[in-house]
Amino acid sequence: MKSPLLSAVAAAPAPPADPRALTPALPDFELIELLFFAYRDFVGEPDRLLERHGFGRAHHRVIHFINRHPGLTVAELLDILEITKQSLARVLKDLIHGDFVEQKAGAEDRRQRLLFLTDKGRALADGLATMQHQRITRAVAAIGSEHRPMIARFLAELIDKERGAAPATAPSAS
Amino acid sequence: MKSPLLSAVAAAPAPPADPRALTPALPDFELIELLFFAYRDFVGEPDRLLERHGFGRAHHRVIHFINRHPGLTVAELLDILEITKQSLARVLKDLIHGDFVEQKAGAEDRRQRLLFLTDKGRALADGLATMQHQRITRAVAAIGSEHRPMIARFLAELIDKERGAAPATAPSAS
DNA sequence: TGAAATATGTCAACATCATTGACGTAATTT
DNA sequence: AAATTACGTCAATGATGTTGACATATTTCA
Repeated sequence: MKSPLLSAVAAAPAPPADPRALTPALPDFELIELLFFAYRDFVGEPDRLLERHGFGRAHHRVIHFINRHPGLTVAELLDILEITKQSLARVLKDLIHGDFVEQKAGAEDRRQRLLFLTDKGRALADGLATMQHQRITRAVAAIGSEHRPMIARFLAELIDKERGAAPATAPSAS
Repeated sequence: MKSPLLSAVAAAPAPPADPRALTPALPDFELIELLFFAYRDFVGEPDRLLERHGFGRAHHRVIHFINRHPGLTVAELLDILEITKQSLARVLKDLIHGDFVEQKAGAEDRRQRLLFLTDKGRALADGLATMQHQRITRAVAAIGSEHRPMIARFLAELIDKERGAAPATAPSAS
């Protein structure tokens, strides 16, 4: 058997990029499936590193965003991840007990718990980011790095726009 | 507050695309985060349609691949999804009981259970695919559809290559 | 033909990550 | 002083994944 389905993701006959079709004749199965497989492998590699610490993807996301925005508050993290307080609490507790993350009371508003990575946490964050960076770098190199901005644009366009702060009045600067 | 972190995914100073750096100076956080947010919204919209039937993402994936490859066997589906028999069994049972999927014994090998979508299943599959197709179409249009092949190439390069049938001897036809 | 391998289904037990809703405490704002 | 905010926590639940074992029907092979 050896499933020939795996190799050829979808050598489909290129979906009709016909802007006139109201009901698209054929969905773009190729990109739909490529996104599925690409994302799976993109997060799958870090998963194996996280396993060694007994962590999962949820821990990865928390570590990533604290690394990116040191001093992040719990509320901000909840907004970014779009999960519930309870979901975050468990993961955050693991990371704090394992000495990957530390909390400091806010200077201005002492109710806030500002989140920071410890050295240990930063090391893990770097390891995870490096894996994903290298995978992306290989892929960007394959298409030519001059095309990287288009990849970014394409991905940005996939994201829901009405979400986030969206003051509705201010059409957003940029 | 309104978290200004959400709008600007990562207007990072463009990671050094320096091929000489062994240890990349700075990870490509922009693309890393765009992939995270893009994928979340890409599957999030179908999620809301699936909810109405009491289904989740796992059901989506099964419906998708049966739609793409009618007559697929259970073993092939397991290979594609890379999950365990037990995980698939639960989801498949839901879909069969709900009359979205039907099984037929293989003509040659009667041990096999060939999987097909019912009309109801095909309708759901079409609805889900249309959502994702339209989202992709919008994004492709934004960068110019002549650049679609590069998107496909980029995503394909993110995928693990050593996986799949890979007979090691036969260098694969293509 | 009889034994081994294959394709599938199923059971039990468990882990991770998500949910909702409620409640408590400390700090800030009104 | 009262209301709101930021955070922590408890209980219960659900979806999805895991491992390992075992049963059944069918096909293949020696």
